[in-house]
Amino acid sequence: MTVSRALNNPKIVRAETVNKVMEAVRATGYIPNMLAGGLASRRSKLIAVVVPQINNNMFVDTIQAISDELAARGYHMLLCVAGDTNESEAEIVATLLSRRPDGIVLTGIHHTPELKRLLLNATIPIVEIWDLTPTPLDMLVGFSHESIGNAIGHYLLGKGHSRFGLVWTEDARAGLRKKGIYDVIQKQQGSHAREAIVPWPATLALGRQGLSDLLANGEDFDAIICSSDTLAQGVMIEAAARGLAVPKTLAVMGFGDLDFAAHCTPSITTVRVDRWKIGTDAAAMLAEKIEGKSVPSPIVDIGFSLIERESA
Amino acid sequence: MTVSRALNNPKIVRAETVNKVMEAVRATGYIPNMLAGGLASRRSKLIAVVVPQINNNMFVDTIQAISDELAARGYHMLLCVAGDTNESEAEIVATLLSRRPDGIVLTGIHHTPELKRLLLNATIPIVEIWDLTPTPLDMLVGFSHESIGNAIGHYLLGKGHSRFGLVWTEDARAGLRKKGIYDVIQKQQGSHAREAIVPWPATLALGRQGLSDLLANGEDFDAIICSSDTLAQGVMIEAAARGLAVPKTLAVMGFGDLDFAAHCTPSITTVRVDRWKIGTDAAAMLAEKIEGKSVPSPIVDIGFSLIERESA
DNA sequence: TTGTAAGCGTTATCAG
DNA sequence: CTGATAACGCTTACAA
Repeated sequence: MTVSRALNNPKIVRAETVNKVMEAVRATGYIPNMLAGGLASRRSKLIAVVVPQINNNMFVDTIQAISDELAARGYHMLLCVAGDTNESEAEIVATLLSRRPDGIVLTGIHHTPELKRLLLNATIPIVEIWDLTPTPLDMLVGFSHESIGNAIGHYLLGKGHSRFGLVWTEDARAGLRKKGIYDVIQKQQGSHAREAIVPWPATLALGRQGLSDLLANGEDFDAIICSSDTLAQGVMIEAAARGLAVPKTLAVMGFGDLDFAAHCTPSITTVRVDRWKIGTDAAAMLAEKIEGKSVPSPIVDIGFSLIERESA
Repeated sequence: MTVSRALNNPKIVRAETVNKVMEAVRATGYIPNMLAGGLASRRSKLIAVVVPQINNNMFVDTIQAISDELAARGYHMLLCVAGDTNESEAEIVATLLSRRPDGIVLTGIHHTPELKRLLLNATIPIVEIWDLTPTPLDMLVGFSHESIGNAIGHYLLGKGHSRFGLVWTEDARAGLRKKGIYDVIQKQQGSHAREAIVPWPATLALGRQGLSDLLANGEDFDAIICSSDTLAQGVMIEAAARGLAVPKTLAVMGFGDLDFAAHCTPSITTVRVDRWKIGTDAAAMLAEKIEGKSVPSPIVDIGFSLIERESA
């Protein structure tokens, strides 16, 4: 017991005793066993993070930020890939719970009813990220995809565009942004939109393909809206190959403000969200709540900004 | 005990009993406690993965592959960021060991002596990745950065280049590739090289900056070699801004074969390594060894291929 | 400031 | 095929 105290809370142990313990630790190569510690204390110092995908330009910065913030606070991160369906997420979280994490980060706000029950039953702090709702399971850090869609719609209508093509992936959150766009442009007389749906995750090749598909029927577009900057860049590459001037003939709009968006030629008009802040805030809120501090605002809308550049 | 068996190895329990157990599990909302299980069985079903950085175009595909392979085999992944110094890695792995992972994936082959001792003492399976050595701590999946450097050097000399500029980050593995390049080009009469060192991780802006720095002294180059495709793209953007024709005036060479490399204009000549295979193999080898199967070849060189495109 | 006893929720082992 | 018992290595709660 004295060793346990010397290691975890040396202040309450006589300095001389602490030294003796440390010496013994060195001499024997002792490594604490957090499985045993977690079992006894019911605190695992483990945070489970569930994302649809790791190698994704969007989530990866958030994951990095979570990891950094957690490490600084003495937690480890259990990272799980859930794919893009609620069912796979539910299955994965169920097994995750057997690790007795002190908290969970979930991507998105849509979960199966069973998962919700499971999670609320477990009574551990939860942060949902990358989306927005007034009724999260527990806490939330994100932004409104519909608002972003609205902003994109207004922006492009304001520029006088009316013949829209969407190059879009079908993941849950992209769907919300699309809805936001349609809500705005369908109110505008004479505007219309066509879609090229591409698989998720997005690549440049899929962007090129998307534009090709849109143009295949001989239809005419004045603005292409993409569900990510990667697709937008692909669209611009295809446009260049076809001799379509961007933005003169064809405006192109992205989402994400990835590194290359500012440096492409033409640079990509897009929507920026602070992906790092999502992670930092989520981790911090979780840690605070775990440690019994009150979290004043459990719902954080980090907002977004539309970045006007050359492509639209 | 019967419950434990019914859950973990139902075959050895009477079907009727298994059903009774499952029913009770459902009725009570029972969730197993793997902390207790791991403590008792000395198997945590946990793999620790240590990378210098998560939000890195190179490692992220490997991490995804590790995660996928581990999930398929019933393991969870503890993901830790170690930065680019051996000291921070040692510190992080030391705390990681207290989770009693069944195996560890380490990025790189250079570790502090204390860490090596710690790891060998722990006698758990280890895979080092993203580098090559005949003497890994345990197992290894990677490739030779020096060989890649050699290949780049030979390729560019073969194209008749002799005035080299390097836009380079200073991480450990990039340093090896640089050495490989110098070993080749310094043997060539009349060739010379200058370097622009940029911080890690690489961005397009740093690539642009790198080329600007190289050109600042009025020196003349016929080939720019970059430690990553991202830098190469940045260099090409800067070259375009300065009216330097790529590859006519200036050849540009990257590393990684990231998605955009094939789609840039001009497309980027680069070196491809199978980042996914590194992860899949590493996870598979670890799992096999943990489960007592023999791993016939503990050192896997996944090789590389130089992809000739337009930029060089 | 340090020590004692009990227990955290599993699994290994052996017995039936 | 099922059950009893004793760990696993720590922390809580209380005592000294």
